[in-house]
Amino acid sequence: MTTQTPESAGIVDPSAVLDERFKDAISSVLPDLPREQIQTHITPSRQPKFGDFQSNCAMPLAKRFGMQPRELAAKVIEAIDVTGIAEPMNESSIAGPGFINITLLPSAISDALGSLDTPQLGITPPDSPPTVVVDLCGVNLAKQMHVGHLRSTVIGDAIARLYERMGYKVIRQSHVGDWGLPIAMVVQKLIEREDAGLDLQTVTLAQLNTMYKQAQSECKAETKAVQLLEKVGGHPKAMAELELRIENANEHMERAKSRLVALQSGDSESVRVWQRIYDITMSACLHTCARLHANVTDEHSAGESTYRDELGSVVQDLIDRKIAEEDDGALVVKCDGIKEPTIIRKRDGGYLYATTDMAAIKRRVGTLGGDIVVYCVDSRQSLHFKQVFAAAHKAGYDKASDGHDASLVHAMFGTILGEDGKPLKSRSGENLNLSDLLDEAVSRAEATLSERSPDITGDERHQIAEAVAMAAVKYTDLAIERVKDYIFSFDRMLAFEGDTGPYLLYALVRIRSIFRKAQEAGIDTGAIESAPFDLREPSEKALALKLLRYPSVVEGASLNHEPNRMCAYAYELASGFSSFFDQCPVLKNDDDSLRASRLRLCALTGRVLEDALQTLGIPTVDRM
RNA sequence: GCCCCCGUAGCUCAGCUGGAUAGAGCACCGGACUUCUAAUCCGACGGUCGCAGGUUCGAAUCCUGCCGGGGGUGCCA
Repeated sequence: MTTQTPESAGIVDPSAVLDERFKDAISSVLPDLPREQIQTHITPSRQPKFGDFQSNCAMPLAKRFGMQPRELAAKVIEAIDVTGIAEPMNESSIAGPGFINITLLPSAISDALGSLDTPQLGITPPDSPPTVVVDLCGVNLAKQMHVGHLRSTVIGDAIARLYERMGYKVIRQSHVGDWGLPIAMVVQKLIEREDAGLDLQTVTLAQLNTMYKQAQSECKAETKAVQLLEKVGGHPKAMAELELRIENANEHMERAKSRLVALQSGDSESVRVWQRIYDITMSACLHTCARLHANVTDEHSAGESTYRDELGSVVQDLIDRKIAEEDDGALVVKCDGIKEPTIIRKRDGGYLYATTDMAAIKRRVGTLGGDIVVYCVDSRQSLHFKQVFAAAHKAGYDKASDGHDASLVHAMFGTILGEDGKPLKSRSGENLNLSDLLDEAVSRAEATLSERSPDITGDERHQIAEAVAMAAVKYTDLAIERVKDYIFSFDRMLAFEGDTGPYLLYALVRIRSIFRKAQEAGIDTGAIESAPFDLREPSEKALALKLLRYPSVVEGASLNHEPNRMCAYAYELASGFSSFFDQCPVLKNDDDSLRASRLRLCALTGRVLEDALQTLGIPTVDRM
C-alpha cells in the first residue's frame, strides 16, 4: 500500500488524497475493519462555513461498532495525518451528529490546480478503453427532422462526446427508419409521379414529406367508420361513399405491399427510387445535424435496411434454440418478469421493429464489440426496449467477447412541450419542422445581438447569432434532466439572462477578451503558464475549488448518461468566474505576481469551460 | 385493468445515488457601470419537497398505499 504524498506526486484530486488519509486514520482507530470496507464519505462542503470538504464517515461507522459518532470522529481526527493537504483538525472540526469538516491548505489547492492545468485537464483515459455504442438521431426516410429528433440527436451526441472525453471508444449509430411498408408507400407514390412526368432529380425533402403524408392517408382504410355506420344505421349514400373510399385505400395498400415485396427482393426500379429518397433525406438531415454541431454523419448511419438480410437468420436462430415460440400464429419470445411477450414475427410472416432491434443488439455487441450500448430514444418506447433487452439477453445476444454481458441502456428522454403544456406542434397541429425552429432561434438571437452589440454587424453578426442560438437551444435541452418533459420557450432560452447557454458563452467571451486586452497592454501571457496560484480572495478560492471538481463531473455525467450534470457544472463554473471577475481585478492590478496568478486562473477557467462546452457539443464565440 | 415516468418557491428547473438551515434562474424589491464586455455582480423576498404511513442517528432522496398529470399496453414504428 502506497499513500501518495502531495510533495512527490502532486495533488490531482484533493478528495482522493483525503480519502486515503481518512482510510489510514480509520484503520488505526478500528483495526478490525478491513481497509477495503472503509467508506470515508468525503464530499465537497455545501457551504464555505463548513470548510472545503467534509467526511460523513463517523455516523455509519459508529453505528456499526456501537460507538458514539462524535466520539469516533474525535478519535479519527486524533489519528489522522493531514500534513500537506489540510489545516490541522481539532474538536471544532466536528459538527452536528458527527460531520468532520476539512479546510484545505492554500498550498494544497494551488498544487491541485497546477496538476489540473495540463492538456487533459485531469482526465486520464482507461488503460483498455471499453467500447460504447450510442444509438441516436434516428431520422425517417421521406420525413424532415422535427422537434422529436432534437433531443435524440442533441442528447445522444452529448452522451457520445462524454464517453469520448473519458477516452472510451465510441461508435455512433443512427437507426434510420428506411425500411418497411411506409417507405414502400412513398416509393410507390414516387414511381407513379415519375410516370406522370416528375423529375426525381428536382425533388426536395419537403416534397417527399408531403408525399409521405399523402401516401399514408391514401392507404388508410376507414373500416371503423363503416362498422360504426352499420351499427347505428347510416345513410345509404354515406355508406356507398365510404365503401368506395375503402376500396381505393385497399387498392393503394395492395400496390404498396407489392412494392414492398419488390423492394425487398431487390427489384432495380424500386431500389433506384428508394436510393434517391434515401439520398435526398440524408443530405438534408445530416445538414441539420451539422448545423446543430452534432457529430452525426454518413458513416454513423445504420438504417433498418442494413439489417434486412440478417432478420431471417436471427429468427431462425431463435426458433432453433427454442428461445422463441409460436403464439396465436405469431412468433414471440417470452421473458420472466415481463407480461407482454416480444413479437418477432407476425402471423403473416412479416418482421417487426423488435426483430430489427434484436439484430441490432447482436451486431452492436457481437460485431462492433460494444461493452455498453446506449439507446437515446423517446421514453414512450420504454416497454419496447425492456422487452427487446430481455429477449436479447435470453438469446445471449448481449454477451460480449470476454464473456461478460454488455450493458444495454435505454437513456430515455421526455417530450418537448409548448407553452400550453401539450406536445410542441405547429399551428396546424403537425410536427414542428426542426430547421424552421432553428431559423427562428437564430433570427431572434440576431435581433438581440444587433440591439446589445451594435458594433457587430453583417456576416460576423449572423455567424455569432447562429452559434448563440444553437448554444441556447442545445443548452436548454441538455440542462433539463433527461427523463423529464420540458416547456420550450424561445423567450426564456434567448433572454440571455441567468442560467442559459448564452450566459456560458458570455463568460467565455469575457475570459477571451481579457487575454486580448492583456496582449494589447503588452503583458507576456506566456509567462503566466507556470505562475504560482495565489488564492487570497474568497471568490477566487471558490472558483479554484469548482475547477478541481471537473474530472469527477465528467466521469459522473458520462457513466450515468446525464449531460445535465455537465450543464449544471458549466453554469456553476461560469457563475463562479463571474463573481471572481467582479471582485478580483486581474489586469488592473499592480501586483505582478498576483496578476499572473489571476491570469492563469482565468486561462484555466477558460480552458475548462471550453472543454465542458465542447464535450456537450455547444459551440462558442469570441465576441458577442 | 395492468405496467412505466413525473409531482420541489408565483413561473421554469437543480438537488452530486441517505447528510447539516432544501438550492439556482426568471419575476418582484433594493444596491453596484467615465466597464478587464452590466448578456454581469451583491443583497432582500419567496417552499408543509403532492398526501399519509414506514425504514433510521438522519428522508426531497429508499419501501408501501393513496391523489393528481403524462405515456404505454402481442402482430405500426
